[in-house]
Amino acid sequence: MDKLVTIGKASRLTGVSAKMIRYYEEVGVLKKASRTDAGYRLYNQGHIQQLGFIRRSRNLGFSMTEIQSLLKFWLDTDRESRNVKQLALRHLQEINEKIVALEKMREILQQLADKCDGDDNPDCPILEGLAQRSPQ
Amino acid sequence: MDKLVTIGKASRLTGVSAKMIRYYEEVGVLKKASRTDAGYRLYNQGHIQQLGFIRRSRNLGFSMTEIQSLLKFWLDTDRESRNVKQLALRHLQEINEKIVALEKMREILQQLADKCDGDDNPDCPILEGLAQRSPQ
DNA sequence: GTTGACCTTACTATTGTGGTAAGCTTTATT
DNA sequence: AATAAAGCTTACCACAATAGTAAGGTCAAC
Repeated sequence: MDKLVTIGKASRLTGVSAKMIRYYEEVGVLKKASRTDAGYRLYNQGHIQQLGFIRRSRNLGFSMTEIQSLLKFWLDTDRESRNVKQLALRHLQEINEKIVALEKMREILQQLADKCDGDDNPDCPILEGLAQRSPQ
Repeated sequence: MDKLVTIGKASRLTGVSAKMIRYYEEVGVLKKASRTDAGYRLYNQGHIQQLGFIRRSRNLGFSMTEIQSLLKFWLDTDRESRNVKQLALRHLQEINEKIVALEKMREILQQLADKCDGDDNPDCPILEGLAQRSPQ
């Protein structure tokens, strides 16, 4: 029933590189694969699903550690959604903080760039801004 | 005239850790310091200014490599501001791309979190969203 | 029975930062 | 002057997640 695939197939099925699949196993976020006599890793449907879960979590910016927790919640049918939501909201806040920081950078840099002619003249408010002793 | 300071003082003056000052020298973005007979690094006013330049550039998210270029422009009075502005605009675009990516994450994650009660019930749309096969 | 695709482990590198350890130098205190 | 404290040196290791390489074993097809 449970069709087993080697790592290359698993990679193609999930969009996760073979390299990363091995890494996920090594750090314990992906269940260990069984092996053929020759030592080839074999993945079942459960592994494939788990890899999808990991990929989607990574795409949302969760760290390995956070994904570790998410997976534990996922596999535990007795979880309380409170804990999952808490983790998600904490991550959401980190995302927001990163956005705010980047927007600050953008604003300052945009202001400097706006003042710079960007021609063959050496005058450059961008460099002056970076050189000035004071701000920030 | 040119007061020389050891690395600890330079660190306090610029807000850059001694660790990082040595690193900047090692990777070539900070001019090599002179040394006392005992081998202590000595920094002059030029070094201090350069460290400030580096710190402010880092605060705006420029990479070491980009800072390398910025410093070369800064020290070259024959530069064309065109090149500086080009570098800045390229970085600005990277910042924007990061912001866009983070905003996408935020939106998806916020939607999932909104649907999750976050109580002692195990039902959790967040986990379902991460587990479902299909969406990015 | 050889070629080519696929797999294995074990390294290396990345980026920028922090930490540690062992040991030397300088400054401050007694 | 002797000792203690603070400061400096180099040379390591670690992080997080990913990619690359090398050397070698395996499997399938021709």
